[in-house]
Amino acid sequence: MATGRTHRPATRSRGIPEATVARLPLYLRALTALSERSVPTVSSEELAAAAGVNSAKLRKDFSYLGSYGTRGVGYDVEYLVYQISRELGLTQDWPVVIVGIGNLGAALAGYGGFASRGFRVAALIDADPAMTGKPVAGIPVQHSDDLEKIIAEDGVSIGVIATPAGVAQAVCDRLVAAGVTSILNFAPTVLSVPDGVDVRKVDLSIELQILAFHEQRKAGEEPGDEQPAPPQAAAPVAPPVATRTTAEGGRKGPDGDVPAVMPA
Amino acid sequence: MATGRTHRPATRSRGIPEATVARLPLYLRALTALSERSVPTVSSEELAAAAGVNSAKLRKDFSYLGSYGTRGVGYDVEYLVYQISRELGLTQDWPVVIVGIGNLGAALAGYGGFASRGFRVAALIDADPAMTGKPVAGIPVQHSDDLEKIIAEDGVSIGVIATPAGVAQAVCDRLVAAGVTSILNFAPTVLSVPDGVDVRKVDLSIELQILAFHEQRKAGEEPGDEQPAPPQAAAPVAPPVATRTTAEGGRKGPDGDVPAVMPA
DNA sequence: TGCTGTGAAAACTTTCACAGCC
DNA sequence: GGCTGTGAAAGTTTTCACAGCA
Repeated sequence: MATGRTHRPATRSRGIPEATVARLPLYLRALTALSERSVPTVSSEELAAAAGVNSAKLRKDFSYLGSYGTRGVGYDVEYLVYQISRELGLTQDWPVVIVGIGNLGAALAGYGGFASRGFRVAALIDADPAMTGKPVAGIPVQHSDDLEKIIAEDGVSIGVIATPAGVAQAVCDRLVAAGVTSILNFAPTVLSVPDGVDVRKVDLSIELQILAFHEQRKAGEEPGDEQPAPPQAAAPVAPPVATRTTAEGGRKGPDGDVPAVMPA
Repeated sequence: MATGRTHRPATRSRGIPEATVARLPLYLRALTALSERSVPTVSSEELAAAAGVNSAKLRKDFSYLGSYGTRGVGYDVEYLVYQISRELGLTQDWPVVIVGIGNLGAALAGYGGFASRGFRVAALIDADPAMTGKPVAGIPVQHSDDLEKIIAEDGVSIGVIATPAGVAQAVCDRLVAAGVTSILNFAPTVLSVPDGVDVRKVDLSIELQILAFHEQRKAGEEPGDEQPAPPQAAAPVAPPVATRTTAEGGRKGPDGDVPAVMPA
């Protein structure tokens, strides 16, 4: 598509595929490493190797951003770092709140990749009064009673949920009500949010299960056990699962993740 | 992204699409919850809502596993739990080693989702002698000198890397040399492994960057319709049940709405 | 009647391969 | 010669829509 007339990568031809967006951070990381080593230019082949993708894909991805390379030479590292950062919105500073300061929350708070990439931990929040005031990664934990105030004052629009699954939806509701419009959820539960709010999910056990699937394939090349358990007697349809049949979300590229409605 | 070089044109393989495999854990979790509530059967619509996907996709996914439902009725919860578990290889016990017991490693060690789903933390390993012997989540940390021995003795084939990026590749190499064939990498670096070894990556900063991308888009559009910054401080904690629908990326509407990317 | 299972269409993503510029 | 940028082909995933069975 985008037939002819592509003379202005300007800042207007949006329409970057989701799969490409998901890889931009990868390229950015590889480029940052090159930049630190003062490498001036890099070819699609080299950069692709550093990012762990193939070069054709990388070139195609970059073509959605514009023509930032030089034929016969490659890409200017600094320039590309800037362009991708801008595309990702990392030239501005994003205040982030982390809710739930257990081991995971603490790990996130101390994660270097945060600060170094346009994100700033605006606050650590926990419901346990015993945690209040305690510094974690150099930042004092605040009590969840103040959540709304903190979000409003700092203009936070991104929230990270690292609480137990049981309270994740409640925390999510409060975050959203307070104005957060992007949520990164580490709790193993499906969050339901209003339209316009973005949720991304990271689930450790899901990743492991996917690995187990492949691992099983490797080990059992021979379909030793195939016969599953016996069927079941049809049971009478049971207690309606309080469905809110309406929605169904869907999007996402690489690995699935999609929010939805939960039965109450 | 899974790196499974799983091409098997050979003997009657069931060839389940990767996208489907990635969703099976989601279904399994939703089904487990239903099972705990003793719900006997569930329809594709209900289960899809609970898992956060749409029902057509769910039915298609299940069709790759076989015909486990009953027309006019739905799916038997217990039976499906068993089938999916078997498909994912969770009917067997997978010993896992976690290398790098910082906050993240500790969080993983204590993560309930592990134990409850066919995984067993066989060992926690750290290079710091001061950590050796110290119990984390009830399991004593072992020194990395013993890594090979531990892997061999327990027949570990899945390893989790939660070390700093700088040593991740070295740890990976040792794991692979010792016999591990599946790796879950939390270090923000690209690991290179020999053919036949699977690597999955979880990177917090990448997820955040993707959120920032969409967040930036939201802020930049606004033809006039969108909930303006809800400056309503102190919002009632009352669950906004009413307007809640399925979450979604900033774009995409209810049903067959035109997806695509919003003209920024 | 209600809901699964599934071909077929549509949408999206990756890969190929080569024209075009340095 | 070397390498980018990109149409077009190939492959994958999602969605539609309905036949068919309990």
